[in-house]
Amino acid sequence: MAAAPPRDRVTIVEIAAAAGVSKSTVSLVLKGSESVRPSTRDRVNAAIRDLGYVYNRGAANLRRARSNMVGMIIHDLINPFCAELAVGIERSFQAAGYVPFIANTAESPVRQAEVIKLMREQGVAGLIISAARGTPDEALDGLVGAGVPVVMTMRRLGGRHIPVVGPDNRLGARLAVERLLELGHRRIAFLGGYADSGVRAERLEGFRAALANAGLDPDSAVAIASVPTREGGAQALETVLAQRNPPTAAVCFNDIVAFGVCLGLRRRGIQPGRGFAVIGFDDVQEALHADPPLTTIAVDVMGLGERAAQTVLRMIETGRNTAEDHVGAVHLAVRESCGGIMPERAERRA
Amino acid sequence: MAAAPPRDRVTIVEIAAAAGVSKSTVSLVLKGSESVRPSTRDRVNAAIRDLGYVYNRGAANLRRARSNMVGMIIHDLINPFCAELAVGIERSFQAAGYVPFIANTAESPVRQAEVIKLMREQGVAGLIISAARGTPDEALDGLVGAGVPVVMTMRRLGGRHIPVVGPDNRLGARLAVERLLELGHRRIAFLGGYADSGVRAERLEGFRAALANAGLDPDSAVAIASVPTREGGAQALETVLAQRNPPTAAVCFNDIVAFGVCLGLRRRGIQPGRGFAVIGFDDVQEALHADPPLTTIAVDVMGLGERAAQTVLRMIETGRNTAEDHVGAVHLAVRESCGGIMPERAERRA
DNA sequence: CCGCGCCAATAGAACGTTCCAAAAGACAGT
DNA sequence: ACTGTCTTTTGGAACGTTCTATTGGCGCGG
Repeated sequence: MAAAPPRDRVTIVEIAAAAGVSKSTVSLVLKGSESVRPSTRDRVNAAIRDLGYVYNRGAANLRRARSNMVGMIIHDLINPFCAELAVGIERSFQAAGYVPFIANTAESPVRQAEVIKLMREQGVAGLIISAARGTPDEALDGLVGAGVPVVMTMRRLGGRHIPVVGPDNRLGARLAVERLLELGHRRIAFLGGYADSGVRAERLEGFRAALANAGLDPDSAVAIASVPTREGGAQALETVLAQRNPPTAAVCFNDIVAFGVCLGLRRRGIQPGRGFAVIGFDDVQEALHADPPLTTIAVDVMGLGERAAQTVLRMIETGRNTAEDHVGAVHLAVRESCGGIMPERAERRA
Repeated sequence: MAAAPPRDRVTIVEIAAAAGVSKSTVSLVLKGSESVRPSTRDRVNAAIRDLGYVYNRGAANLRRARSNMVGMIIHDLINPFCAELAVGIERSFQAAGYVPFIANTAESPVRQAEVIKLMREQGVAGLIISAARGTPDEALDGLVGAGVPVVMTMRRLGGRHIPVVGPDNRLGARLAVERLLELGHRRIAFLGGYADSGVRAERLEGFRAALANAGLDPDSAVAIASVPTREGGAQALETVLAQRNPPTAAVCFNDIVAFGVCLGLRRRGIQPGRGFAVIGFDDVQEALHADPPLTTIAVDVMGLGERAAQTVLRMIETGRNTAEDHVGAVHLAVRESCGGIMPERAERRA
């Protein structure tokens, strides 16, 4: 059990020697070519097993001038939504025989630039990126200019024609509002999310459109930006409850914010879904097990991840470095945080 | 802004030609050698910029017979604890100039075996692995035998001498129990975690030791295994509350289970920290923002991740493929879920 | 017995770096 | 001018694959 000395890698030529064939033949066997006689194939495979050969992908990639690596750059891996997305993407790539490469930028454009550079040097065949906040429009020009297929998820980059895979933010927000209207709510707030976020802009747009459709004045509806965290959600709630004539319901930027809002409500002794209706966005796994279970817009994260991966794979295989955007379906997952028809305490302040 | 044709990579020799030097000199410049005259260096750098050269790490690794890639295999990236760990590890590797490679196995030993194979083929310089449940003891023999530095996190593999970095599970559980004893609890349960989990065994050991220390019979204390999820926690709680003379407090396998236990308590109308004390393990970010904020054993995940990375890096640099285990410090983070001194309703059933 | 086609196997040149050994320059001392 | 020392630059052989073109062997029809 002593540490084995780091003996150097056994290569294809040593296999060849052991099996009494040429390295070309070994290469053929390795890629499962039809044109090698079964008896030789077996001999080679035996040698491979006996000598403990391990394939050197680096060398292969060098020669073939294309690689089996694909990159995925995630802006915040600790965010469960992003983690689920990453896992969905990874699964598709693995299944397709590519080696995915996850990197986390923690919302830092600087780190992101480093990571992009590294991936390019590593020779990725394609890239999926969920861009960090504040990413400059030209961040991906090098990669795209070199013909590397790139797909963005969730967030769009201004001015460039890079395909985007994301949920239908406008529709989702509309569905949420319509539900609340149905329940009798008339004063509905939009809570959370960075003010400069594109995703938030889309969701807010759907939110306002739904209000306008119902004959309400969208401009009078309050929208409070915040960091998209639990604390941010709780704070946004405080702000909004301090107003005179406060709302009775909120559509939240995402589930995390919604959790914060619920937390804030309970701190004030209000039961989410009874005194105040809350709807989230994303349907992270946790939403189902929260207390109360969170009504939210389900977006099928894993599905989006898989779709993004498929898009990149098709771009790689066809050689085209462009593709259509994909707007994923969404639906309202009704749970308890939005309550039943017009809870009695909802108008407690009216 | 039309898509640029995928013109082939510009290489070191084209830079050399453009700058009027040999490719050796360009290579020297690339690695910042002292012995190249500043004027030539500038000329080369100018050419690099002008031609848009990008370094080919694959080729470099091939020649140098060592790579700058390191792997990290995580058993469940969607688990926030693991995600935080991954991020900590990644950060250290990046800072050290290595390219980390995250892979998620989703607790599948099969997937894990594929991933390990892939990483070997890719030529990782080192590996950190948080092994999937049910990993066979010999899963890493190939890698270790080939002299690749491997460090395990959290989980240990039987029989092999692979360094492990993890928190002090025994001490953590002991601290939790001692706190509960101090608060007056006498019937304390251990809830959650797979029955065959090594980590659970250690935590349970500390749990029992603390009870024994206090003169209580550790064997009479109830320990219920479960899947380590919210549902698992809620179920374990149900089981334990159904017993006659049920416990008044629980130490949970981890925070996620603890959240489930709190959820279960609330469903029964019991306020965690008042009617029943709950202590978690890990201190994931969410614990602080839960309702009520979760008392838990804080383990400094990011710190553990960084430590694991440092260990691998040292192994890589020294060429030794062995290192000492690291048992990370833990401390009790007191919040509301464990309540104050002996809540009045705790003995409601006695 | 020749030429043809087919199958199985092979030689050897790539791929883009690094690095060793050695060449070329520069300068000083004799 | 020659030697020696130091600095700067260079040629060319690796690294472990893939792939194109080619060889050798064999069976078969003429």
